[in-house]
Amino acid sequence: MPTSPTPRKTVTLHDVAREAGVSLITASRALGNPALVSKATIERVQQAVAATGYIPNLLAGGLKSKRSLMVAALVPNISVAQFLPTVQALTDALEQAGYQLILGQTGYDRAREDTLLGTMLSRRPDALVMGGLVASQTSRERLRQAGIPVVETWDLTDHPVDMVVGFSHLKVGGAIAGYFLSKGWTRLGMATGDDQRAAVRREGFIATLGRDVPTAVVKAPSTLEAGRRALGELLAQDAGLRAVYCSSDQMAQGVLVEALARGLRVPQDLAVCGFGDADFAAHLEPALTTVRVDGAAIGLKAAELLLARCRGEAVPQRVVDLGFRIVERASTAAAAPAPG
Amino acid sequence: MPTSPTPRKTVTLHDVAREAGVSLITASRALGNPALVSKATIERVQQAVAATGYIPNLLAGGLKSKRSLMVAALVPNISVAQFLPTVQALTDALEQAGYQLILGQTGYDRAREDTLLGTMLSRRPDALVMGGLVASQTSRERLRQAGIPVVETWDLTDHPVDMVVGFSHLKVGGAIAGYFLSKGWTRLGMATGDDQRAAVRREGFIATLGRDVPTAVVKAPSTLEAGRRALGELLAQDAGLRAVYCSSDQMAQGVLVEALARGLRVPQDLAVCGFGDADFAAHLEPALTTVRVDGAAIGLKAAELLLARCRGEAVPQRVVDLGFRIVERASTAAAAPAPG
DNA sequence: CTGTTAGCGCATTCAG
DNA sequence: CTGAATGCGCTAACAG
Repeated sequence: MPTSPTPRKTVTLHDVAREAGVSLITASRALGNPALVSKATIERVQQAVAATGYIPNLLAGGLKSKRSLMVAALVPNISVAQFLPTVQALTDALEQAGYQLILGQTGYDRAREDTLLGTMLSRRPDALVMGGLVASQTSRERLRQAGIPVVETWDLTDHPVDMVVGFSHLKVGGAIAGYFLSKGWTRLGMATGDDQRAAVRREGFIATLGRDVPTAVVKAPSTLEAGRRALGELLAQDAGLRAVYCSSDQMAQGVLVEALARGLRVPQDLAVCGFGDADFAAHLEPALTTVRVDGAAIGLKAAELLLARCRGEAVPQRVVDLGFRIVERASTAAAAPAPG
Repeated sequence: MPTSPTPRKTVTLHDVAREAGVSLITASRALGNPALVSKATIERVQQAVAATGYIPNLLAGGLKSKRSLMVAALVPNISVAQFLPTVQALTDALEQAGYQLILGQTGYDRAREDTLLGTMLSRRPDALVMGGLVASQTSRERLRQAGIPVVETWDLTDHPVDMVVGFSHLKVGGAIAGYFLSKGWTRLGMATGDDQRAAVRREGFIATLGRDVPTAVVKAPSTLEAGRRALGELLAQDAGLRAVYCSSDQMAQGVLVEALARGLRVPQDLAVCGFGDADFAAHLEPALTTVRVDGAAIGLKAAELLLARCRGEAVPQRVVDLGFRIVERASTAAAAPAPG
């Protein structure tokens, strides 16, 4: 007869307590609040846990304590490479604090965002992170009612649902236009995704430039392939195109490849600027000029804010601008043509 | 005085029932099992839900019903692009069935896998998906004890913890070596990641080839940059290198870029083969020969199996081989050198 | 079709 | 430092 018969029914804290010879609540405290329990008792409880193979039930714990130790994250689509470092940093930081992430994809669809938010909230997450801003008014209202910390990310607004960590896409667009202007380029084009944030960058670009430029809008996801097609479209609109801004590094890479295939030299014939500073951007040939946004930092900061609020601390700054930076590399290294 | 005073305390099903003038359980059934309730009643309950702004509490529901409607997913790292389509397909399929995904990252660390599994199981997921095979023996044991459906993915084994959906990495390696041989190439090299699955592909390659080849092993993540460095290392080992197999398309892309930078023509001077058939592979210049693995299909199949088991159905086939396919493109289009 | 009764497993009161 | 009672919000059983 084996010494530790495999328990068939699920082991509860009750069993652990019995095994350790203490009361239920003492066992509970030994595991969840050891400061209140004597060392010897903790020891015995831990042994009992090992002996019984006890696994806590956070559903039960959460029901009573009103802390689920879960954070909901809604992103448009996980495959959008942009959000990946954010989600990863978030997952890591939260895990260290004992929280887990429940992931949902809104698919850029407002109705789905509403539905999904509902199911997420039914899990009683202690906090929620959005990739982007909350688009639907209904959802904004519901989130406020829910009374949990909410961090919107990858964007900026003066009126977040609760908190926001990101940067100004309008300024990004403006900065790129300014950079292009400073180079003396005038035959500009844009290859841009169809999402809201890309559209705002386009706005900023146009505003600073003072006029519109040939634009190829591609449906999500904005891939290398889309970039190749986009350059074709742009050249059809303006065969003398001199510089292109792309709303993602993936697309910029496509533009690079397509340019090469067409015998255009980058940057001598065509300058290319991307967005996001993906891991490969610095290592392309030519290396890609792009806009660096620290996605991991966004995730980390979001986690910090959420955790602080979950601990009951006040967060002084509800709008955090993490900024961006144009990283100049070889793909825009050409000097402007001599004037006159 | 507003007609619908904002409820400050959280609304429970009790409130809904009162508002609808029915008993608690009837309200519960109207929402969760409408087949058992009259149409008129359902109607009234739904109105009450809307009026009160009720959001169900799945923690409570799960505690009682022993169905959390959550599925835990453990991946080595979300940023590993390979798993993305799988996670996405999984999330989608599960969401449609009313399940949500809790995501965890093991970081390729066995100890962390164990810890994480513990916290995951405390949430009482109805099922669990692993990216890869469960590495730790402790974890395998615990999963068996947990008694929930488990799907391991992206690999194959005769002894899954429960179910497995993937393909044989050994065969992949063998197939690529066979393909290279059929081209008549002999000066071969390999740029490979340091994870288990990549190592097995290498094994298969070597086995079929019958001898070892110059190899550059890069630490995860296997990026474009790593590919560039790897080609440098390989050329240092064999300046007359004729063909390279890379354990990811990202790395293969790096090899392409580095070859270009060194004035090597692909495929005339150097043939390149990747792995994964990433979205960009077909659109590189030259287009990348690679091994197609349908990551989304893996996620979908995993969801199917899990959901079937959650519905109590038996799953006849616990080992599902979704196979792979070498997709020949321009990067290996060169003919073998004439013999003699 | 509807209602009553009895917990799910744990953590928060309160008392010692 | 430890314990006894109480109920978190909901649903599975049974009864009507």
